[in-house]
Amino acid sequence: MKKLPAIYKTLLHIYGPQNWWPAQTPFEMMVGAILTQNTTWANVEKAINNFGKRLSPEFIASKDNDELAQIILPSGYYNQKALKLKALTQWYSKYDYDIKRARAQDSYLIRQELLAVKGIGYETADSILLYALNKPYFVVDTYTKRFLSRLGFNAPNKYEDLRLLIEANIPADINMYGEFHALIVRHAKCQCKKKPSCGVCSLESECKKLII
DNA sequence: CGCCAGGGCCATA
DNA sequence: TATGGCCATGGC
Repeated sequence: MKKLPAIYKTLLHIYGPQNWWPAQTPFEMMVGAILTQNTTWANVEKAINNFGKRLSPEFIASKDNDELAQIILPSGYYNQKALKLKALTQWYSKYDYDIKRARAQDSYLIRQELLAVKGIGYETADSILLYALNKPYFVVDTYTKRFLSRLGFNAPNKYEDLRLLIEANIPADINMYGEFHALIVRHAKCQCKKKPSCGVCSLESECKKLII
């Protein structure tokens, strides 16, 4: 994994900064992390927009599961995700819905708290930790595994093993963590494997730069 | 029409 | 520990 920084630089060169996470507030980021589970971001945006100006932990706490489900309908799994948003909000209440208080909590402890919330697994937890709480946890997803495998690394199957391995081979910088993960997702959206030329990169030229 | 998307939970062996 | 079924809309 010694070439990860070089791979990151190549991705950054091809696609430029992604400026993740796309959200107006830290809480909106957390909500988006739940809603985007196995779901396209376009559908998540529709669900987010359905909140209008009302998106806040207080609003979610005030609604019952059915009302919440209707609002987030376009994101799919709406009944499950309604429960998850309630659980997320209940956790957040321990910090008085105050992002500064949450950020002041010990990294390891707050990660354990998030992982204990129903509906928050490793990837969602680390997304929230990185993009909302500014904690240095690298976000591993299915794209990351496929990406590294395709580059010739034999990535560990278990989430924690792969996360620790990646973190051990790149600088512990939250800005870079965030960009790297976003760039891997961005790269995965290139349809160059299906279409010879997707208009952004092609398997014959730009994408080949990733095989370092 | 089928496939799958910026996962996670739960039951089963 | 490791699979498999389940959740569900919308774009292609």
